[in-house]
Amino acid sequence: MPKQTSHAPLAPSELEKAFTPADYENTLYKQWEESGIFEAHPENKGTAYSIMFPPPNVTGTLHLGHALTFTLQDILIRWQRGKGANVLWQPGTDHAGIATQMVVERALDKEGINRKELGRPRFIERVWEWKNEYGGTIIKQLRRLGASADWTRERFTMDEGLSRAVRKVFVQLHKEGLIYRDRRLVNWDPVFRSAISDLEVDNKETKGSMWYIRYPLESGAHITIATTRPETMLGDVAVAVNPEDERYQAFIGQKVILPLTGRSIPIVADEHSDPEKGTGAVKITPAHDFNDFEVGKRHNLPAPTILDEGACIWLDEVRGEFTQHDGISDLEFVHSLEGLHRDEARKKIIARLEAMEWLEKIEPHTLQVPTAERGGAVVEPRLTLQWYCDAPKLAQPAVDAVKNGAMSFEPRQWENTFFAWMRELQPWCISRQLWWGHQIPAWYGSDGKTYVAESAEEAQQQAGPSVTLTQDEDVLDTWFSSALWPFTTLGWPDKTEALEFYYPTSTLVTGFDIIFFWVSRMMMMGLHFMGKVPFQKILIHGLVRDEKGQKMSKSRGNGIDPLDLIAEYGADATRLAIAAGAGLGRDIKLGRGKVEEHRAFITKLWNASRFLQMNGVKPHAEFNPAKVQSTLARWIVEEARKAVVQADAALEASRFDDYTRCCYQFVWNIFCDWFVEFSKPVFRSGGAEAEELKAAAAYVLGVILQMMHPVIPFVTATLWQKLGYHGASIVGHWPTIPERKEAHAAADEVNWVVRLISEVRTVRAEMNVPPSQKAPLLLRDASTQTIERAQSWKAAIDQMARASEVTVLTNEPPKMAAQIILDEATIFMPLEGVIDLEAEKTRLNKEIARLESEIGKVEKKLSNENFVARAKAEVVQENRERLETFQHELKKQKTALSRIS
RNA sequence: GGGCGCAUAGCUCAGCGGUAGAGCACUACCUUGACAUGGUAGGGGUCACAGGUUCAAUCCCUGUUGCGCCCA
Repeated sequence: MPKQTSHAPLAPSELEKAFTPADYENTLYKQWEESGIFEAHPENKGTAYSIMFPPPNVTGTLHLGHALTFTLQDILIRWQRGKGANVLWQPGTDHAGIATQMVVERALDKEGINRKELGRPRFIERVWEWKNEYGGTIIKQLRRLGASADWTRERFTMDEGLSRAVRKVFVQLHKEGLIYRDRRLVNWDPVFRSAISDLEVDNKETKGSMWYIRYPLESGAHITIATTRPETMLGDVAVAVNPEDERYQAFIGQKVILPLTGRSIPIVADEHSDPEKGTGAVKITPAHDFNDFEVGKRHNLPAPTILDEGACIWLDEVRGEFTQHDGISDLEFVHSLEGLHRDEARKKIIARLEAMEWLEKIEPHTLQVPTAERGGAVVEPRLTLQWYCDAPKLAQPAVDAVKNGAMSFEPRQWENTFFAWMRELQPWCISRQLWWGHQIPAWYGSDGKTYVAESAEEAQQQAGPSVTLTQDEDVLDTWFSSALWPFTTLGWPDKTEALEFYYPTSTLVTGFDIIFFWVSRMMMMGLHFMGKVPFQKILIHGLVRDEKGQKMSKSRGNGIDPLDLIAEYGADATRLAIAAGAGLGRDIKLGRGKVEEHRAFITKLWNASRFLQMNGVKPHAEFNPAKVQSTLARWIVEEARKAVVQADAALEASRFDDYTRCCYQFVWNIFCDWFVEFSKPVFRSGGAEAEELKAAAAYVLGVILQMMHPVIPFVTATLWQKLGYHGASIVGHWPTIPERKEAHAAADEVNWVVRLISEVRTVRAEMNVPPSQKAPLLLRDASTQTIERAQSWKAAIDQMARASEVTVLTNEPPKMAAQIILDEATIFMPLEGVIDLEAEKTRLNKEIARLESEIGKVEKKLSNENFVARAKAEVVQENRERLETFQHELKKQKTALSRIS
């Protein structure tokens, strides 16, 4: 039942001179929302169609990327709702661990409060306060875009329900051995002082140096190593050379005395060392480099850490090995480094090595520096104890589901990228050293054991009353809860009607940049916990770029705020411009100009509607498109039917550009340019035909409004209400029009009139005949049908082709006339005093030349025996017909030319 | 280095084995009683390059070049 609404639909009323979106958008949206028309009702059954919001970051504000993805989703949702599907568009936001914590910490900074001093519980309270006050920004902004989501179902990844689901998932995966704790090398962000996943690291090409350092051997000789990170030498555990490298055969197994610390480390043979690179000898620091970590494992080497959480020198794990060697070590210097940031320490170490003459040379070198995607800090690999999820194991069913077609990517190419990535999956580090997020449901007991449970009580029960428990301080990666989004938002782990009905969801719409972060993880979790894929189709769209094709970014300052576009041009124009550019997987170049262009379309639609309304066009509930009599009405109904079929097919194929284009062309180039113009004389003459035509016009305009409502909801709804269409709301209608056999004859006739008018216009324009000067059209050699057509369309031809009369030529053709060849007929247009016979000759000669050239091409083709023998019969036939048509017209043109020569 | 994508009118992009299109921009004309955010007409393209397949290639295949993205 619709709810009571304080925003009644607009009464049928006269359209203003122009459409001002701002006058209607908010009211309409409130009307929709309050009427409950966006709400999902799983209990009503039927055909389910559901889309999950890719949950925007709760700290976010609307940008054009959002505008793109949510416009496309809204189009699909409104279209399916119109087609009668039982629709759910599930909205919500995610809690964005690091981003949100940063925002709140920054706010605290301004108050002079430090997070640590405030304490965890109070800090989390502050985050919630912030979230409640500012966190809904993007959700409000999406309403301005027109997004027709079911807001009553809005969810947040930190909701009680979703949090419960997260704990349950964690406990179950832990039980199944798919979540475990491990001490591994992890990507560490020294600014946030947290682990991050390998996906959150960008390797940035950076100009740096290669330092060549001499490492003395116990035997007295030395070996020169090359390194890009000299400061890590404090934690070196070996020097590696390639086993095949002849230069170093004698060195293998010997010991090196490390400059500065005097620690003694072996030289080992390992494939990792590339003889072509540097000196072919590399230092091995397992705790601070992923490759070195592997080398260390192969040779059973220790892995001492020499940098703390903030990437400052920390000596506790190596101090015990410091040894005094004159001229090699300098322990006092090494101790002075403690607590220095790694960059500072590097400078000092280089200076000291140089002074002690262990530095051989420095070469400029370009290297890949791992950088944190968020914040931009240089990532420091660190050996820490973290929680991991066995992603490689969970990935297999997801890969299979894509391979067997249970899920498919659109465009298809993304499947290759997806497979490649899934093959190289690493264990997923899911713990983060933050406060904002789902705290890991693991408790450490005073008995030294770990208890994983859904609540503290349960953990205590497991441990027994004598054990004191402390919960793991870390929180889970935000993507962990996002991975559960398709089913937790529907109420899982409870068995809800919505979950039962809407899962698996129909389509996921998102950008390629989060296929791995989010899409693949939803697949893994969905398949594991629901036993079914989370969505059937994955629609990958491109990026929004500026009009020059540059990525929009804050630093470039080339971004456009979609809210500005909406304010200036309206939500409809913004959406239309976006949809028009959304080819399959293609990036969209968007600027104000594009939006302005599409606003012109909306104005056109408005004005055509206004004209029809002024002429007494209004909806007739009893109008039956299958029974229209007049040629014009039959024709436009058929054209509308074709447009709807095309629009529907385009949306079915996720071709938003085609959908927009076919609507645009039908409305402007057929409905406005021809139908409305043809209607004018009929309306003026009145009578039964005019009445039928008005009803047909109202019907087709209604079809247009419904067909375009998914992309331009506001103007279509405004027109729908103001023009008095039956039913309170346009939401939830998609047109279907019956096909009729008579339509062909109507189309032939109208097309003939269109061609005639176009030809006359062209000739008049070429002759520079002013529109004010009318000219008669005299038909010669015309068939009865042509004469009949000319007579019945006389009024339209008079007006649109500026004809003073349309008659059959019975006597001699006038000399001073332009001649138009249209099928069998020649139409004389006497232009006494205006016609330039030379210009007319030129025009006819041009036509003759064009026809001769076409004839030449077709004849060449048809005289090719291979073509006639091998080409498809209908192609050959088609060409024969074309030849005949060309030849016929050529003859006519030549006759025309001879008349004035 | 590996993978993917793109290259069509001045610009933004459709098309895709047989006859090359749209919108914008441009030129000329038009204030005709819905609309100048408009109307009418027009100019403009060896469909990146080189081979190949085919009766026929902008379209399919191979290679080259240029641009973009992802991974190492």
